[in-house]
Parts: sequence; C-alpha cells; structure tokens
Amino acid sequence: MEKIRTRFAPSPTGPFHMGSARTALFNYLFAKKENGVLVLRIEDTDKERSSPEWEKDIIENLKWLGIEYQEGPIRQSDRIQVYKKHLEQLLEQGRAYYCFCPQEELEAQRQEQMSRGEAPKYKGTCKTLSKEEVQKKLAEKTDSVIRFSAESKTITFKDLIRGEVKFDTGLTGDFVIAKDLSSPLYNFSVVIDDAEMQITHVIRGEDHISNTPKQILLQEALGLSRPIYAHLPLILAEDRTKLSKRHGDNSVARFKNEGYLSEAIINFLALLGWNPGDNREIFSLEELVKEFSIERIQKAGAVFNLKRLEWINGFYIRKMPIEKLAELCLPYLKGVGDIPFQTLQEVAALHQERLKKLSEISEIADFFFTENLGYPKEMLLWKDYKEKDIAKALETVAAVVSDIKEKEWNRKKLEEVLLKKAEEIGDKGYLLWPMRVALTGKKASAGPFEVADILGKEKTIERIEKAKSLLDLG
RNA sequence: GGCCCCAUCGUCUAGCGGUCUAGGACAGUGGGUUUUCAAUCCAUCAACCGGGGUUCGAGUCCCCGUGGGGCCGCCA
Repeated sequence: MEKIRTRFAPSPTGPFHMGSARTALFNYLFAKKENGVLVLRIEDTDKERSSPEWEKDIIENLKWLGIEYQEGPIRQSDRIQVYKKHLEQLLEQGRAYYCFCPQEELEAQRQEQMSRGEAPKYKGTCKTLSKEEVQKKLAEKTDSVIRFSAESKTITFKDLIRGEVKFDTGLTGDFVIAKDLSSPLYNFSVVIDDAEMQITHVIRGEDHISNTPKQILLQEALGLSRPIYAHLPLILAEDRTKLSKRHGDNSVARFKNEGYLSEAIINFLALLGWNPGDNREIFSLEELVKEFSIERIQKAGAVFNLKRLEWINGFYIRKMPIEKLAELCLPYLKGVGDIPFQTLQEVAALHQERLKKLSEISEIADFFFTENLGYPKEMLLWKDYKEKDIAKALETVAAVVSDIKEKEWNRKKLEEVLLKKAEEIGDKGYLLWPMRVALTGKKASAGPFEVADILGKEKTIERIEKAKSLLDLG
C-alpha cells in the first residue's frame, strides 16, 4: 500500500492561531496513526503579507505543542521556478492566458453580476486576444495577470468527512492563477506542491472546500493525480462565526504566554470536532494518535469554549510534578521579589489545585515574596466584630504562635495549637480569618496554617503585628 | 444574491432503526466538607429546529422548509 502523506500548509501572514493548530494536529494524528509522513509547507507566495517572523512563530509553536513533521519546512518562495515551468506549460497549451482587464472594471462587473443575482465570474474578455495583441501589451508593460482557462463542468469529489461533494465550475469562470510568471497564486502553487510532494491526503479547514473544484480542474489540466480530501469543520467564536482576529487574540503564543500547557491545548483542540466515541475526555498526544480516526470527525463547526480549556488546563496542572510546576511558575513571579526555589516549590504545591493557568500564580501567591501587602484594614474584620476585638484576636494568634519552637514550626503544629485555641473560643473564623488576611492581604487565599508554615515564624509574627497596628484599639 | 456545507442540553458531544422516560463532560444552580478561596463528593437545571414521508417502529433513513455558517480576491 502507498504510504500516507499529509501536509500542514500555513501561510506566515500572522500569528499562528488555534484554528491552524488544530488543522496541524489532525494532519499529524492522521499521518502518525497511519505510519505516514507529515510535511510542513510554508505558503509564502504572497510577498507583501508573508514574513519570516510569522514563519518562526509557526515553527516554534508547532514544536512547543509537540506536533512533529518529518519533512520541511518547505518554502513556496523557494520554488518559484517550479511553478513558472508549469505556468509556461499551461500558457503554451492555451490552458492559461494573460488578462489585462483593470481591477476596478472587474470589481464593478462582480458587483453588477451579484446585484443581478448571478454568480460573479470573469467574462473571458482577454481570452480571445491574439498572440500579437498579448505580446504588444506585455511589451508595453500593461498590468496583467495569468488566468486559467477553466472547463465548465460538474466536479464531484469524495470528502472523507462530508461524503460526495459536487460543484459546477461553470459558475466560477476563469480564475487567476498567477500575477505573473514568477508570482503564482495559492490555488496554483498548492496543486503543484501537493502533487510533487506526493501528498495523499489533504486535510484542511472547511473554508477551503470551495477552492477544491478549482484545484481539481488544475490537476486535470496538468495531468496530476488527485489527493483524497477531508475538510475539517471550522472553529467558531461565541457568535458562531469563524474564529478570527475580529474575536481578539487567539494565537497559540497568547495561550502559551498566559500559562496554558501544551498538553491541555492539544487535548482541548482534539476534542473540538472529534471524540473517541465514548465518555473519555483526557488524552495525551500519544493516546490521541492511537485513538484517532477521521471517521469520527464532526461535520458541524465547534464553538471555542474558554471555560472548557481552563478546566482541562487546571486538570493538567493538578497532575504535574511539583518541581516542574515551580519551574513553570517562576517566569510569572519575576520582579515580585527574591524567590528561593525551595520556597517556590512549596508555594507551587500549595496552589497547584487553585490554578487554571500558570499566570494566575502571580496574583494568587505574590504575597509570599513581597512585604507590601497593601490591603485595607476592613478586610481583617470577621463578621460583626469590632476592630478592637479583631486586634485582640490577632494578639492571641501572635501569642499562641510565639510559643511554637522554631524547629517545630510546621503546618501540623500550627493547626494543632491554633485550632485548639479557636475551639476554646468557639468561633474559628474569629481567630483564623484575621490571621489569614494578615498573612496574605487577600479575601481569598490558601489556608493560614499552610501560609504561616511557608512564611516562617519570623515573618508570620511580623505580619500579624503589622495587621494589629492597622486597627483602632479604641 | 449565487454556490457549497451544516443542524441533539448555554457549550463540546454520545447516539450509526427498537435497549432514548436521550447518556457524558464543561458551564450554571443547590448542598456536603470548610476560617476564606480552591480542590473534592452528591444532587439539580437543561436538547433531538419545523413539516411531510419510508417503516410495525425515527433523534437515527429520504424530501421540503427554516435557521446557521463558509466561499464568491491580482489573500491563503
């Protein structure tokens, strides 16, 4: 059997986004599952919009996500001569021709056709130009493009996800395949490359489905074989339209920077439009490779649900070894203060089950590394107690805590003595709430025993005294 | 407007003619645990777009309608 070859073919015209990442993932999963090859092809024929910066972004983030390709990156801009050869061939055969129609004129025609309820298509004005006329205009450097002389027929292709799809190419007309011999356009270069790179399966977004008949027509004209197509459902925003820049920054880099884990993103993306057929929700890349099947890909578009991504991310954070979590959290705490790794590990462990994304560590645990807590004194108040009562509570806490020997300072001991005292009083919150606020400066945080343990005796007492000094002893 | 694609809880989805009084997950709500937050456990809310067929029987097959989306570039 012929070896399966898929390709991921992004254009480096902007940040690598989640939609592209999912397309890349599905190509990877399919190829890997079938023991095939994934080719990375950079579609940078648009010289104005493409940039090496975005190419780098694609490559780096694919790597970060763990999506490996076996061939490439192959840059289309390095293959201009190849396309030129085929372009000349088509021109020679009369399957393509130069078109000198001004863009404004064509735009006006399109508008008119649409308003008349017709399919907008090129009328073929320049198709009948004589060789001499063409040569003359070319010599005069009249603006021109190269059009494909498209056959008018019904194209039927089998889509692995959608079944049989039919198009009437008579509605499309002669489309532009190159700006000039050295500037091929998407539909043209894609056909050449998929054939030359022996791509067996073209797996891409549904937004390309209407390009497919054009590409098939070109394949037929060039005598190239037709790959098998699979058009993936789109990833949608909340408003159910295609996820795009309009909806804000959905780049992979953004999610990476916010502290989403690659495992979580992969897992989330895979389940957006695909499922294993049972109730399992958690999959590693390796497991996905094993379970993946193109038949189980959904037909309808799927809304990108951030809450679900957060849940999956939190799940992976909770499963992570502490040392690794601490390491990953470090960048988000830079600039907060001095951070001993030992302390960082303890802090990471304490907040592991509280994090939805790594970046949250800075607002949730910054108080460990700074003395500047800056909370309003009202925050120290528990229930209806007066300031002087709360001051008394803090005094009690300070006293109880001071009795603990330095070497006995741990959360178990703290809990033991403080809880004992709190139970004597009868209202645990009366002692523990102000203590916790004094230590953290936050309404919501990890528990006071754990925090005091990590902070150490000296800092703990210091912060309690500081809190007490804020209160009116009246 | 033309062409194409699609249609089960708010969202992601299971379901491939009878086991569906439609299952799971996220979110929401209520509760247990608890000094706050989180985690966790339990419970709860919530859907087959409409109409015709086919069939003994339809969420599942067919048709029409409706709705949504994609494309209609000298972008990809």
